[in-house]
Amino acid sequence: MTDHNTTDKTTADKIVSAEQLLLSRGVKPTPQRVVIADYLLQTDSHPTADEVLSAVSGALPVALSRATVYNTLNTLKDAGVIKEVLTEPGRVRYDANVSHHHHFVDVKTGQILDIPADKVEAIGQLLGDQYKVHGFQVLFYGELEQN
Amino acid sequence: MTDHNTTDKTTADKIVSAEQLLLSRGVKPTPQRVVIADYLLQTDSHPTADEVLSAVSGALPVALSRATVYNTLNTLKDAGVIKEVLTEPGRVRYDANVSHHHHFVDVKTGQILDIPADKVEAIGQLLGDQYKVHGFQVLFYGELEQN
DNA sequence: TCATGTATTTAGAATAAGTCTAAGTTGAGA
DNA sequence: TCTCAACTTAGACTTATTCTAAATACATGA
Repeated sequence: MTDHNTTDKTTADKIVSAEQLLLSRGVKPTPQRVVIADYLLQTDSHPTADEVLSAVSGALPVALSRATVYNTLNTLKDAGVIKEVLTEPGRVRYDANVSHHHHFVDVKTGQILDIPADKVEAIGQLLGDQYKVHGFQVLFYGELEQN
Repeated sequence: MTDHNTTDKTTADKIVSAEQLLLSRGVKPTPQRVVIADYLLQTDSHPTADEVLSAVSGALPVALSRATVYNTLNTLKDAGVIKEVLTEPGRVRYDANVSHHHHFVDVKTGQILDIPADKVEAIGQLLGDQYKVHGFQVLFYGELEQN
């Protein structure tokens, strides 16, 4: 299992703690926010809000409210610490890899993998004449060959 | 305003009625289904289920149930008559252009435009070594230059 | 140190999108 | 004409997310 986040230069120049990352983006590092950010930095599973809640609720001495999870995810998204990923109807997934990249959805397992932008390089210019492209997201569906 | 659907060879060889299209895909053309399919074939606005409901509810002598709209959209999707498009959290949009194409989201207006696949050609092969790509969707965000 | 004010967190209510249920309707074929 | 399966319906339900109002936590200035 690769862990893109701890080696992602876009997220940070060195391996930073969640707390440092939040501070650098102007987000007050409360215990709840640190635990949630930390979980997202450590996983590559593109979890939903609910999955975040169950994953981290044991990590705090106090109960973690569902509202806090949603508040925090929105705060982190607005601060550019994480990104939303839409792969299926009706659910939003989150990704702490905020570098320019795309996703590969394994239609058999539901597994979602990051695809680095350099694999998909030229595409951004394709529309240059008629559109001002701020960004784009490529969503692949398929199957992993082995694994 | 371009109308991709009536000229889309993938949808049909000639301009077909919604009724003929449904028959050709093995879907019984009830009045509700015909009206909904017809609306989707005529628009390029990528409507949500709710937008479909308000757009077509006047077109039938009887009341059109919300459940029927959802049932029909799912039936048409399963039959390959329409496709789901995910551009924003929490809402599913529908597109009667089932040819291989992508989308451009104008971040100012929310307008969603179709981008033909030939504009985005090579990308499908990029992952060939490690993944079996069944398909992919490119979602562009940006602004229209003029319009 | 203490009081105060603002930000944050919380539980639970509210909302919105979509699905389910059970009853009624339709229509094709015997 | 009768029957049966498919379809539609209203409304209940579910699920994901947001809102609300009260409680808590902190940093700051007196």
